[in-house]
Amino acid sequence: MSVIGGYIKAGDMMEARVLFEAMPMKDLAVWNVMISGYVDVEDLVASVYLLEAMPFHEVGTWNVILSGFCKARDLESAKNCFNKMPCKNVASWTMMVDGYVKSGDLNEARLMFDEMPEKNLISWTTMIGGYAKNGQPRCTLELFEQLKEQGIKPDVTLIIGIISACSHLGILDVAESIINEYIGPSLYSNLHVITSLIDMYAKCGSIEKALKVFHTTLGKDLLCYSTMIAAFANYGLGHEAISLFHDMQRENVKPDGVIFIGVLSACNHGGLVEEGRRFFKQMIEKYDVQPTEKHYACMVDLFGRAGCLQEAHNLITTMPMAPSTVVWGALLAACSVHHNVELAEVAAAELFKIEPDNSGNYILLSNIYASAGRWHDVSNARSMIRSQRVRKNRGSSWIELGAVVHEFVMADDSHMDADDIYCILDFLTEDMKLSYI
DNA sequence: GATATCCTCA
Repeated sequence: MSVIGGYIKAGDMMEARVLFEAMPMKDLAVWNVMISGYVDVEDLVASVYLLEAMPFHEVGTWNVILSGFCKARDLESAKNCFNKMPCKNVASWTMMVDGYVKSGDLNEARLMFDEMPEKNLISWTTMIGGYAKNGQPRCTLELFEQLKEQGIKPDVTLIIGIISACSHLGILDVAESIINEYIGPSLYSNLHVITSLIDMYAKCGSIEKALKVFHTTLGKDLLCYSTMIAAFANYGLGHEAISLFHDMQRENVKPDGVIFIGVLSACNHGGLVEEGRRFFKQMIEKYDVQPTEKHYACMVDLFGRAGCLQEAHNLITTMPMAPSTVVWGALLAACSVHHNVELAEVAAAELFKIEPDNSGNYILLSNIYASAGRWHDVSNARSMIRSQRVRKNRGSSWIELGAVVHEFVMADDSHMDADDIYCILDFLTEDMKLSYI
């Protein structure tokens, strides 16, 4: 039995299976070990096969498989499994609720939650936290009220969900009254709670309070620093973020990939191009952190804003992963700000390939053409939308374009001929047209 | 079975 466990820990299911088959007497424990081993290596077919061959009927075993389906985001199989279960407990129900929450189907999660024959604190936390994470703070607080009416006392995990909901809603007052009511001295020593608090204060506009909590915290860990650095970044306080990054290392906390997203975006928001370039290099060479797409997006944006468009484009071409719309979008936006038509065309071409239906890209490109006075190209970009039947997802965009055109025509140095005027007429509102006649 | 940080603004 312990030998089988060893193979399973090492991920060698083949060897474990051979020993398992050779066992003359198999007890419940060894069946469970085998089945959860298969679930861990995501071989759900094998785990179900064993479950069916198993002479025992135990909720725990079914729950292991159920959690496997939920983890794999295969809600249909999970529901099937759930319906077939000879007996269910609170954990089985909660896992289903959690499965729906994680796949973003809050309605289905709530239906399950309401149907539960009995609920415990974990089920409540799952549902409440689910609303919080999926941007439904109102539902979060309503359910929290219901919980209080039932006389259930919230614990740390639940409070974290509530704090997160309040930070999304921007309602510091509600959050603070909850904190006063439930956060006693014991909760203030919990780093999860503290980190959520720092994040909440920062997101709700009170960096002072965030800092106050941060400074009074002993034994700060990586996430604590990470949250504070990201907060500085969002406030445009680049130097403060960087100095905190150095403090962190003095405290022997090792940086990870997420920390660097904070540091790089702090450089970005603070306009610190030189520092950003240096940290990006250091991250890879000194700290051995592999950049993800988010790091690249940050750098492209940083270079783009600073007007180093060529450098931004070069960086994209060196990316080890396929650049997504986020990265190309950052470049296109930067080209718009710095009036670089050539690179804008490159970025736009890539965006058209990846998301041909997004009208925003065509509009941005035609705006760039417009500000360069290239009316024929403007017209072409617009007809691309017509011919490709691109959905217009923002009606106001054409009006913005109209304003760009209007400004251009009004400028004294716009040498437009009749042909140009013809191209732009479409963009103008009736009022604007009248002013040219 | 539930628990905190993470690119961008047109």
